[in-house]
Amino acid sequence: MLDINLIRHDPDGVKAQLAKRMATVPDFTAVLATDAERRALIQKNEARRQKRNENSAMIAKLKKDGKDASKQIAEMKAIGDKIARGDRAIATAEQKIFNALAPLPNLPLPEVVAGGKENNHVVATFGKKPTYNFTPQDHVALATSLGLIDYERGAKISGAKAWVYTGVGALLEWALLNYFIDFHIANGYKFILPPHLLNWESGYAAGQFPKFVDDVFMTNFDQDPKKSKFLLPTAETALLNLHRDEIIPADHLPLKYFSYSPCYRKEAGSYRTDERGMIRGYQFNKIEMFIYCPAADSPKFFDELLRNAQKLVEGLGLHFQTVALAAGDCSASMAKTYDVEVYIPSMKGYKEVSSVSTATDYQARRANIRTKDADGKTVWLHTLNGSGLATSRLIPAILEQNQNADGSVNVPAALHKYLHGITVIKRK
RNA sequence: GGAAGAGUCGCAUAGUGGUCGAGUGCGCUCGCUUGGAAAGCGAGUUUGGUGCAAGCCAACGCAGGUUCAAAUCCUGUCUCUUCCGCCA
Repeated sequence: MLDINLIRHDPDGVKAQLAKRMATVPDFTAVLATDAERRALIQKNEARRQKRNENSAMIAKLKKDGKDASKQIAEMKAIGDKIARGDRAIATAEQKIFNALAPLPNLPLPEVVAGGKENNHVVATFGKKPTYNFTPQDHVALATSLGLIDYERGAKISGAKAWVYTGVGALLEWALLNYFIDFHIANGYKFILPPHLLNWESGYAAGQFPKFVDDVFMTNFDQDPKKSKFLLPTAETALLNLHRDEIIPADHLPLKYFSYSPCYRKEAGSYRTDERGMIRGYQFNKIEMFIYCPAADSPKFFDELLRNAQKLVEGLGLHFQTVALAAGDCSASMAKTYDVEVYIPSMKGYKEVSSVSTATDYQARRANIRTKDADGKTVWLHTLNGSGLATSRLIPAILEQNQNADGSVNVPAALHKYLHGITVIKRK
C-alpha cells in the first residue's frame, strides 16, 4: 500500500516512479479530491462529537442535580443523526481511497531500471557452462534412470505437475534442505516452521489477495473465501504475517528468520513444453529468508540476503548468474528484486532458484508492522525476503551439470555429510 | 465437534448505562532525596485521525444493534481457558 501522504505532497514524483513499472500511470486527481473531502468530513463530524460529549456531560450533571434535561436530550438526538450520516460519508470516502490505492504496486528504488523483463540485466556470473565429451542427458532421463524421481507414479497419485522423490532422490532433496538450514543457523537466523494453511488476512497483508486469489490453492471448508484457508504459496507469506499488527521494539531489530515449507502454487496456464520434469510443479520445497529492519538498514540487508543466496549455490559448485530485474518484472509488492538463476544445460538457459527482494515499507503498511525510532515516533519497518533456496531447479542443475559419461552423477561435496556415504549416484 | 467461562492501557486487575479514555498494583522512564544505592516522595508511561497550532476526535478482542448517551445492555463473530467427544 502506498502512502496517501506521499501522493498528496508529490503526486508527480509518485507518477514518475510508477511509470517505470506501469504502462499507464494512474491519475490521482480523483483520489486526491476524495482525500480532501474526507478530511473536511472528519473535521465537521469531530466538531459534532465534541458538542455531543459536552452535552452528555451536562445531561449527567443536570440529572444528578435533579433538574430537567429534556432540552439537551432533544438536541443530542439531532446531533446523533448527523454524526451517523457523517460517519457513513467518511466510510464511503475511505473505501474509495482504499480501492484506488490498494491495486497500485510499490515504488521501484532509484537504481532499478524501467521497463519489463526485456530490461533485466545480468550483474554477476559464477562458474562456467559445463562441457561434455559425451552426449549429456537431461535431468528427467537422469532422475528416472537413477531412480531418484518417479514422475509416473506422481501423476497417478496426484495428477499433472506432481512428482515423487524416491530413495536417494528423497535423500538428496533432504540433504539440500539440511545444507541450507545449517548455513542459516550458522548465520544467526531463527528457524521457523509455520502452518501451511493460512487465513485470508495473511494473504491480503502479503499482497497476494485479492488480486492473486486464483493462483493459490484455496480450501473450501467455507464457501466464503474470506473465511476459508489457503495453502501457502511461499513461506514469505507466513513470515511476514508473524508480526502482523505489531509494534516491534527497536532493540529487537533486525529480526532475521528462515523457514522451510513446501510451496503450493496453481501455476495456472504457465506450463511450457520446455519445462519438463520438476521445473514447475504444484508443490516444491523452499527455504525462505526473511528480515524485518529499520528503513535505514534495508539496503545493507538486501545485499546480505543476496550474498547468502549466492553463497549457497556457489557451495554446490554450480554455474549460475545473478540478474537485476527491471521494475516491471518485480512482483507488485517489491521495490527491487535480484534473481539467482542456475544453469540447466538441457534447457540451454538459466532458471530461478532464488529471488531476493526488498518490499521497503509497502508490505509493512499493509500488514501494519511498526517500530519506534530514536525520538519515540512510530514508524513503518522495512521487510526483505529471499529464497535460500528453492530445491526444485537445483536438482535438475546438479544432475545435469555433474553427470558423467556412464550416466552417474557426482554429489556436490557440500552435501556429502548429509548423504550417508554416497558421493556418486549410480545406476542400480 | 459439543458445553461452560473469559477477553479492559507492557503485566496483573478495578469498573454493569451519564464528569470513565478509564482507577489501583507491578514493571519501566525522569526528577527530588543520598557519599553512592535501596527505600521513600513527586511526575510521567497505548495507538491512531485531524489541525499551522492550541487543541479536538476516536479506540475497552472484532463487527453490528439498542439508547439522547455504551467498557457497561443485546446479536453475531474471533481467540483463549476448562470439561466432554474424536484423534496422529
